[in-house]
This record gives sequence, C-alpha cells and structure tokens, in this order.
Amino acid sequence: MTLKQLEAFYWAATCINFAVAAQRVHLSVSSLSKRIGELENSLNVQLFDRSGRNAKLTERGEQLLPRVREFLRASVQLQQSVGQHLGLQGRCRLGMGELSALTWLPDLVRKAAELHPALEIEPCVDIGQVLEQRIDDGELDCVVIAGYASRNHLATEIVGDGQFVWVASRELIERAGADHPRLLIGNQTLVSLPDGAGSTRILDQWLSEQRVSVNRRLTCNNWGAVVGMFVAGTGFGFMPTRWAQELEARAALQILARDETLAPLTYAAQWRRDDSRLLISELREMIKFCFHLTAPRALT
Amino acid sequence: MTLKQLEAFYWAATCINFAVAAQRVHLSVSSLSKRIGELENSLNVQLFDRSGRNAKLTERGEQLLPRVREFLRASVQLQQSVGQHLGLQGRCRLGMGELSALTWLPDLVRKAAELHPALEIEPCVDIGQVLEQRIDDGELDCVVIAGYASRNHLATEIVGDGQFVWVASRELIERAGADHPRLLIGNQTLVSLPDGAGSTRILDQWLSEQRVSVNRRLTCNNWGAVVGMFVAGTGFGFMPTRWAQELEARAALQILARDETLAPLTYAAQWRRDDSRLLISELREMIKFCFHLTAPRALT
DNA sequence: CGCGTTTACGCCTCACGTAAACATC
DNA sequence: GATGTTTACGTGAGGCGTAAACGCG
Repeated sequence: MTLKQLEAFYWAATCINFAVAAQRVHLSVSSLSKRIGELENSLNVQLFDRSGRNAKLTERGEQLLPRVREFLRASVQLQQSVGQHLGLQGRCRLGMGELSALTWLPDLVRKAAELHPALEIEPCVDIGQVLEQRIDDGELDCVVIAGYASRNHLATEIVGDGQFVWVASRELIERAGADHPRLLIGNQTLVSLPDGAGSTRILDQWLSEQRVSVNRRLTCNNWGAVVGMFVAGTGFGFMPTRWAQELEARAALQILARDETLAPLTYAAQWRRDDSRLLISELREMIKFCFHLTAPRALT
Repeated sequence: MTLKQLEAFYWAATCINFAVAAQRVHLSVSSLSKRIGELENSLNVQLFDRSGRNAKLTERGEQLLPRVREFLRASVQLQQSVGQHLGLQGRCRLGMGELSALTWLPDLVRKAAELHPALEIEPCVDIGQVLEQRIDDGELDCVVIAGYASRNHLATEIVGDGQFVWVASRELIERAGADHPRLLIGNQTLVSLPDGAGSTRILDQWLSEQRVSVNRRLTCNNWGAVVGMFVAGTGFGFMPTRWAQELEARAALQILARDETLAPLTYAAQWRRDDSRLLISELREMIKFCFHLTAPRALT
C-alpha cells in the first residue's frame, strides 16, 4: 500500500470515471487502473465493481473511502507540520466564468503565489453549466459561478454581486433612432453569452418581466467578442457596469437607460460537499477577498 | 514523501544507528540512508544531524517523530480496517531466554499463526542482558526476560514465574558423598548459564544468602548443554523444576534437597515505552496466555 | 585505525505511456 | 459503434546492493 495508490483510489472513487481521475493524478488511464489494481490486491479487497459500463465502488470501497480521505488529509498535514510553513500545496483546479477570469483571477493568482507558493492553481474558464458539470464529475475542485448550486451534493457560499448595464454603440443608436433596450429589442440584434452562462439568467429574467419579443439574437461564448460586437454596432446588449463605464469614457459605447436596471448577478463559490480539504476553505477566503478587491476596478 | 520513507525515518530515529534500523526495514544501510535523504529534501527539512559520530535527530526531527509514529499507526489501522480482519500483520522481533524458547515459544508461534496469520514473529534467543541491550538499540520489539527493566525508557509487565530446583547425577552424588548443594558447592563443579542470564540472578542471590564459596564454576550459554553436563556428572546446578522432574523420572538426574528452595524467577515482558503499537499489547496478551498454558507442561 | 554514514556505480525491477483488446450499453 | 476499463509490451527512471570513500573519535 502506498500513498500514490491511495490517492489514485480517492480520485477514482470521487470522479465520474477513471479518465477524469487520471487527469487529477497526472496519470494515463491505464496506469491509474493498474495502481488501483495494485492497491486492491495489496489490501486483498475488491474496491471497484467492474461488471458494469462504469467502474463503481463496492460496499467495501464505500467503507474505505472516508478513511482514505482522512488518511490523505493526515498526510498533507504531516507534510505541512514540518515544511517551513510554506502554506498550502498541491494542485487546485478552479473553474470560473470569463468575467471572473478577466477581473479577480489575476489578483487571486498573485495572492495565492504570495501566501502559498507551493499551490498550483489551474484556472478553467467556461460557462456556468459546464463548470457545474465538471465539478460534479470531479474535474474541478471549486468553481465560482452565478447563482446557487443546483446539485445537492455541491456546497455553496456567496462571493459577491456583479452589476450590469445595457449598452450600445452610438452608431447603432442613431440607426435605430432609439436608445432604450425595450425599444431596441424589437428591431436590433441582441448579443449575449449563450444559454447556460450566468449572465444569461438575468437576461432571461428581464425578458420575462418585460414581456417583449426579441427581434434577433446572437450568442457568443466569449465576452471580448460580444463587447467587440457592441462596439462595432453589430448589436446591443448588456455588460458589467465598470467595464461599460470604461468604454463609455473612451466614447466606444454608450450606456443606455441607466434607470432600466438589471438584477444584480450573485456569484457563489461551489465545491463538493464531501471535499473538506483545508485547501477549499482557504481558497474561498482568497476568492472572496479578491472579488471585493477587484470589483471596483474597471476592466480594461 | 512515501510511506517507505517515513518508515525508514521512524526506525532510524528510534534505533541506535542506521545499521540496526536497516535490518528492521530489510534494507542495506546505504539504501536506508538514501531513503532518509529523499525524505529530507522532499520535506525540505534536515531531520538528522550528521556532524557527529552517530547521526542524531535534529530538533525538527524530534518534532516530527511523534507525528510520523501516529501517521504510520494510522496507516496500519487503515489496512486493517479493510483487510478481511486477518489480525495483526508485519514483523515482530521477539527476544527471550532459552528456557522460554524451549517452553512457551512454540505455543506462542502456533497461537499467533492462528489469530494473526499475517504476523511474522522472529524469535531471538539470548541471555537477558543482551536482549535488554538489543531492545534498547531498537533491534527487538519486545523481550521476555527475568526481572524488571533496568532502563527507564523500557516498560515492564510481569508474565509469570519460573521455579527451579537443584539437581545432580547419581554418579556425582556418589562421588561427592553428599546430596545437598551447600555441601557439593565446596568440592564439585557448579554448572550454570553465564552472568547476565536471568537464572544466574537467583543463583547469585542464593550464594550471597548461603555465604559459601564456590569450588569451581563452569558456565555455558546453552541450557541443553548445561543439563547435558548435569547428566554426564560433569557438575551440578539447578534447572527448571518441571524439566528436572522429567529427567528424574527417567533416572537421568536426581533432584536435590527439595527443601532448599531457590527464589522463583519472575519473568517480565519489556518493550520500549514510546512504542505504543497495538502489536505490542496484543503480543503481551498472547505471551501471558502461552506462558501460563505451558508452565505446567514438562520440558522434554 | 575502527565505526558509522555517505557517495559511486552497475544492475534490475517496477511504473509509466502507447496501442490494442475487451466489455458493456 | 461509442465509451470505459483492462491487458500487452517496450522503454526509461528510480531504487537496490556492493564496494569504496569520507569523517569523526
């Protein structure tokens, strides 16, 4: 029995399949499989049931899992207890939306590098739905997305709010002869992120409140591209307030109907409820700090 | 950091030197040294001070030792928690005197094999003094010898008593014209185990009580040989009561002066006070059981 | 010079990844 | 046939022991 075998078991047991677990331990699937096999006949116990399509934990495997979790925790605690207190260490796969990646992520990485030099943060940028699936599968340790967890074995903690405003280019406003989203929506193109993105939720909410029908809608999974289309006059839409103010100051865009408020978007950290590693709580604290540190700063 | 490295560290830290520790982990000295070196720069900490003649734990090493002990205990507990409850496992080096080896040891080995099939008992037969030194050095896990521990970091538990009687061959009695040890001791050869053996202690006690001077003394570190010399008439001495009765029944020896009692010899288990492995307490229970089981049985 | 530890070095095992095979849905 | 896991196999790194070197008493 080795620590590596136990780690392999832990991740194989908590990830959706061996392929995902293999990524987590930097191994090929076949090597992971072999490691688990070694552990099994080292302990002389069948830990996985391979009869089905997916390997699933046996009863003994289920019994062993929490003990292994505790043991691995003890092992990192042992390492920390002696290693010059250089903070957390290891890998941490952190999922977030693009706006987060463009705002507080750099601060988080810098802060983490200061406080925990041995901690490797691997950001993964995608839309909320995908991130939620990935953390569920075990590919990610923690995600920060809009709204609360929709899966009951994910835990949630609110990180902060994001405020959005409607924008359009001067050219589009002139072409449409109107500068209010309720008027633009009938004959201009609404550009937004795809369904599944956190910010699209508040759009859906607004649309249902307004009871207006959308003339034409264009979605793109990249905020930079979306904003580029705002600036180019391809369409209108909404974007984070601070970023919009920045662009308005440069006369690239105009903020529309400041009274027409969109609901603020609540961002929350999500993690697996059974993942009680110190890493997770520390990370959440850092995220909250960086979120509020960066919130007032404009996007460039 | 691996479990093997931690085991190497544990034994190197608790044994008198690397050579003894290397035996404990079935390794050559050089490999042990390298393993510890690997652990040190894996944890980025100097665990041993190599400046002196012997490697000695540094302050950080001292701090780490109890944590490692606890961690290794947790690791075997983890293994036991899943492995079909096949009892204790691993190696156990058990020291004892020759009489113990000839009486209750076979029972202990049989019982241990039943209860703990994965437990490897390695008996080490020697005289008490040597055993005490060896457990001190870390070569043995537990010893059963006469009397209490003379070193204060060894713990003690009484296992039982052994009773001895004086014996001589018929031929020697006739030659000496006497059948009492007080009379024989002046002109016959007293055969016994060497100094440092447990049974010699009660001889010394008897001699100082009797205030007699020994004519000629012959020591041999093997009970079989000593008894052989009794039978051959080379000399007289004392031996375990049950064994003597067996030989008397075969007319090989005569028991002398049944009223001239030697103090019973108290046997005690000794182990390192800081070694709180479950193995040790379990072993002690088995030893006590076997000691009393076998005590009434005669030696062959 | 003896004893304890480390370094040097050749050897061999073990663990990895690629690719194919197998199994299930 | 697509997906998920295991087996086969060639390769490379790491851990082993022997033997020599080092360093303190």
